[in-house]
Amino acid sequence: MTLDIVGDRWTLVILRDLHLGKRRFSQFLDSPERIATNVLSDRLAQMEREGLVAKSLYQDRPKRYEYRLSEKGEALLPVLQAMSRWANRFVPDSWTTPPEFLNRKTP
Amino acid sequence: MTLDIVGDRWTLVILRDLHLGKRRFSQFLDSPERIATNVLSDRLAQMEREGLVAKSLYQDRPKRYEYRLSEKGEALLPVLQAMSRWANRFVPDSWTTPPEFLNRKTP
DNA sequence: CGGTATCCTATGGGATACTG
DNA sequence: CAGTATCCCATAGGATACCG
Repeated sequence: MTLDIVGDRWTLVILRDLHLGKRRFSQFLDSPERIATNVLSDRLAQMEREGLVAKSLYQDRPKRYEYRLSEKGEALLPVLQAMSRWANRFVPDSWTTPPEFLNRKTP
Repeated sequence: MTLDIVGDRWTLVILRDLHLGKRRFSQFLDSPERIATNVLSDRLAQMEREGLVAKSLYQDRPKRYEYRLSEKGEALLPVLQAMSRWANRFVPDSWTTPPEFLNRKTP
């Protein structure tokens, strides 16, 4: 199961984006990795089932949700930070790693 | 590129195994995730091209190699440790994490 | 905007056979 | 044992259209 999460590129991208503060569907779509809408939809649902992500209604009609990390999802931050540090050292252009991300305190 | 490495389940499995000290082709095959031979072969070649893994001849005829992590590959250990810590906390059965792995010192 | 549905193809990867 | 090669199918996921 851990492998299904960390070993999936789109899940990683979504996790990173959520840590960066993105929450709405279209905001994920703006990320440089260009995830397809159906894939995004699919992964968000999966991640919700896995308890990594929770969504909350922020508008009634039509229904609109925003997504945030659960504690379980938050706890993956160290994995992403480790990735970022590695990427900064070995392939600086390969992974979006703003400083405020690296400097985030692990809960 | 970082995503192609960390976001690929088989690459992660191989990295973990190499950190655990496995080196020979068939030893990888014994891992619980049951990688297929063609996939293993493919990933090892990929990882070699990416500079994560180096192989050295340990027997001449027929040619036999063993694999080890380069410095660049070694440097991914923190990612795997972060995964392991997360897995131990949230899904204890999902990822092979012997204590000596977690306790390894990052170079 | 915030999604869901459908279509369609590339390819990942399992099974298996084969070679040195 | 240590791989390489082939076959073959499922499915991931890109493109696109569509709906509330």
